[in-house]
Amino acid sequence: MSLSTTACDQSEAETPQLLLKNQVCFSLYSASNALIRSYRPLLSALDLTYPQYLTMMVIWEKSGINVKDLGHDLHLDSGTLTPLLKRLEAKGFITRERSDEDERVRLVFLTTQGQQLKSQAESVPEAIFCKSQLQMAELQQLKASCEKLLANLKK
Amino acid sequence: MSLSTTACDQSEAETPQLLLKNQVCFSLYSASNALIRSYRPLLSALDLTYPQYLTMMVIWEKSGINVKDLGHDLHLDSGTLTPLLKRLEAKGFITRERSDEDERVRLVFLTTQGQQLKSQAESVPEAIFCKSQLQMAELQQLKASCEKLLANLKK
DNA sequence: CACAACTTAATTGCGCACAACTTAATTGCG
DNA sequence: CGCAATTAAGTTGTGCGCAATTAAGTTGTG
Repeated sequence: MSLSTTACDQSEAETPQLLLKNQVCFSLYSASNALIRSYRPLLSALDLTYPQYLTMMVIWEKSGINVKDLGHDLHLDSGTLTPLLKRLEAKGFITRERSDEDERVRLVFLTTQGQQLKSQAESVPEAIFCKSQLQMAELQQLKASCEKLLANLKK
Repeated sequence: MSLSTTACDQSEAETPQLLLKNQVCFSLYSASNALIRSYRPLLSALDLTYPQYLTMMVIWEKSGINVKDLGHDLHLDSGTLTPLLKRLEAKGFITRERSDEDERVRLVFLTTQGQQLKSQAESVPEAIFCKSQLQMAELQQLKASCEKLLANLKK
């Protein structure tokens, strides 16, 4: 038997670990959703979703990358990437070509229009930084903690 | 004209803000996805998804809550919650009843089976804490930063 | 009381995430 | 060489998240 308050007490439960307000993951999930939501008006002006924007970042840096390596960088699989890349191709930002050396491999190249998109996207990071209303140091610490957590979960 | 390195340099770009590795939001998004992925094997044993698990937490605490208040607590809208609640009802964990005072309002009640689910879920938080391999203090700091960011973005 | 304004929930449609599976090409081992 | 094992990408199906819209009930004002 427990020494806690009555069984009718719903708010300060015998199992505080099962209260929403005590969940780290819920905070992470809510903050991630909210931040992606904040990107939406900025990105829809560029005709991009947030995952498409992340994907374009990799392609801006590494035009000619294949789907596997793209998935490694983004932590996403082909089930997510294949339809996403088809949409980016339909918008004219990339082309998807089969490798000559290995016919299984699909290479993703930046188009001229995709290159132009990059200059339009240059104002986005600063705009998001303002919306966050956090100090750069706090954001960097948040980023470092997320990266550490991600690395631990991958092991 | 820029004083930076050649135009062919793809890795250390003239626009470091547009590099994936410099994105706080990408870290947050990847960590959130990875953490939810870590919950999956634990929760599928309970026949729950992660958003369903969060929703059950609120209902364990506040049986009889309506959809609007549930949405407020979870930062989700009826477009997400209505089908999710129907699935929880189909599994027998909750019932969905119209309010007598206001026919627009839908109240969500815990069933006996839903109550039993709670005791099965009690081992989940500890299991996730172990998987994270982070100190409690670091997790709490991460949680606090996420909550601050969320609050700033809501303003 | 009538009726416009508002509120609550549900519906529709799109784009992820991801598990499970399939297809097609390549590699490696006997 | 032959063929099993492996690999890369694509396909299918489910469940979110969310914007936009709709349906139905309630409230407030003249």
